[in-house]
Amino acid sequence: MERNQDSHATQSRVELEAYEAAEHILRRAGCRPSPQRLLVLEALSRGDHLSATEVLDAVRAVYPTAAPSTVYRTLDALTGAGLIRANDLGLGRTHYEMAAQHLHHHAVCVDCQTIVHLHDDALRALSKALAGRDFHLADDRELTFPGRCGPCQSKRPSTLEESSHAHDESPHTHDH
Amino acid sequence: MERNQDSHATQSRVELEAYEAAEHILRRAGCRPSPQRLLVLEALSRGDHLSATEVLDAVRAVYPTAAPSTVYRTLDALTGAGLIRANDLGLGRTHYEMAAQHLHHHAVCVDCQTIVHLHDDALRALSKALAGRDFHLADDRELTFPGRCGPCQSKRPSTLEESSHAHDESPHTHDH
DNA sequence: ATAAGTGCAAAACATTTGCACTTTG
DNA sequence: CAAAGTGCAAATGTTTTGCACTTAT
Repeated sequence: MERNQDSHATQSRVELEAYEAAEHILRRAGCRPSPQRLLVLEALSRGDHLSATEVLDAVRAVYPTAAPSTVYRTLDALTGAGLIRANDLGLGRTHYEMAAQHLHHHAVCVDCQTIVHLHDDALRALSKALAGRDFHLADDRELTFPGRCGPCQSKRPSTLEESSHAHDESPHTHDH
Repeated sequence: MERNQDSHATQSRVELEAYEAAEHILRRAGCRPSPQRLLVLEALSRGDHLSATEVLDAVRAVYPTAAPSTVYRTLDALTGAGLIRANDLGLGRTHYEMAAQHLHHHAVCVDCQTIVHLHDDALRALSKALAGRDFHLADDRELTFPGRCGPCQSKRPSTLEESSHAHDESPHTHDH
C-alpha cells in the first residue's frame, strides 16, 4: 500500500512527510508500521472522533481486505501507546481521535446527538472538588456531558416524555 | 435506603404498602402492574444502579421464567414514564435506579471501577458555562466522570502505560 | 374482545478471541 | 527464523425485535 496519489508535487511532499512521521511515530511506540496501521492513523488525522467502524470503512476504501479485528487491535495498540485517545461519547461505541488534537470535552444532545466541543476551564472547580474527595479526575480523558442543544431544548414539549429519538449514526459537530 | 430487615408484622405491612404504592405508580404511568414489573421495581428499590442483567437475576430469583426482553422492555417503559433513571457509567452497559433516589453524579475509577457518588454543586459553574453556549446540561441525568480513586492513583507507575485493568462486574461503591 | 404484556428464539450491534497464515526485522 | 501483525470465522455481551401466546381490562 502506498501513499501519495500523485497529484501535485507539493501535496506529495507533504504527504510523504506525514507518512514518514507516522512511520517514525509508530516505531517509537513499539509498533511496526504496517499498511493497515498507517491507514488507521491517516483516517484519524483526517476526521474527528471516528468510531471503529468509521475507521474501518476509511481503511477499506484503500485496502478493502482489512479486517475489523485488525482495526480494533490497532486502535487498542495506538491508545496504549498514547498516540490516539479513546472517547466514550455515550453513544454506545467508542470514538477515537489523534492524541495530538488538543484535549477537549463534549456536550452531547441526548435528542439529536449533536456534539458541542468544549475547550473549557469550567471543569477546574469540579476537578478541585473531586480532588478534595481523593478522586482524581482524569487529565488524559475527554468528558461527555449529556444535555440538549438549543434547538432541541426549544422543541421540548414542556413536561412530556422523550418520544422521538434521533438515531443518527454520524453525529454533527458544533465547535465553539 | 433501608427496608426494615426484620421479618415481622411491621415488615409485611410496609411491604404491602410498598407493593400497593408501586401498583398505583405503575398505573399512573400508564403501565399495567404485572408481576414482572413489580419485581423489577422491587429490585431497583433495593439495589443502587443495577444493570439490566442484575435486575433480571433479581427478578428470576422469584420468578424464574422471566425473560430478558421483558426486563429490557420494562426498563424502557419505566424510564420513559420517569419512574426510573437510566445511567451510563461508562462500563459498557446501562445501569438503572429509582428516579425517587436523589439525583447524583458518579466518579468512576478507570482502573478498578470503584464508584464515588457526588451529590455536588460543583457542576453549577459548568452548567452555567454551557448555558452560555446554548447547551443545556440535562437536569434529569446523572453524569459520569472518569478518573482514578485514591488507591489507584497512588499505585500508578509514574509514566507507564495502562497495564492491569480490573474487570469487575459489580463495582464497589464509595459514598461521600 | 381488545389492547397490553410476555416468553422464546433469532437478530443486531460493537467488540474480542483463537488460530493458522503472512510479513517484517 | 522468530516475533509481530493480519484475516477470517467464531464467540461474547448487551440490547432489540418478530411473533405467537397469555392476561388483564
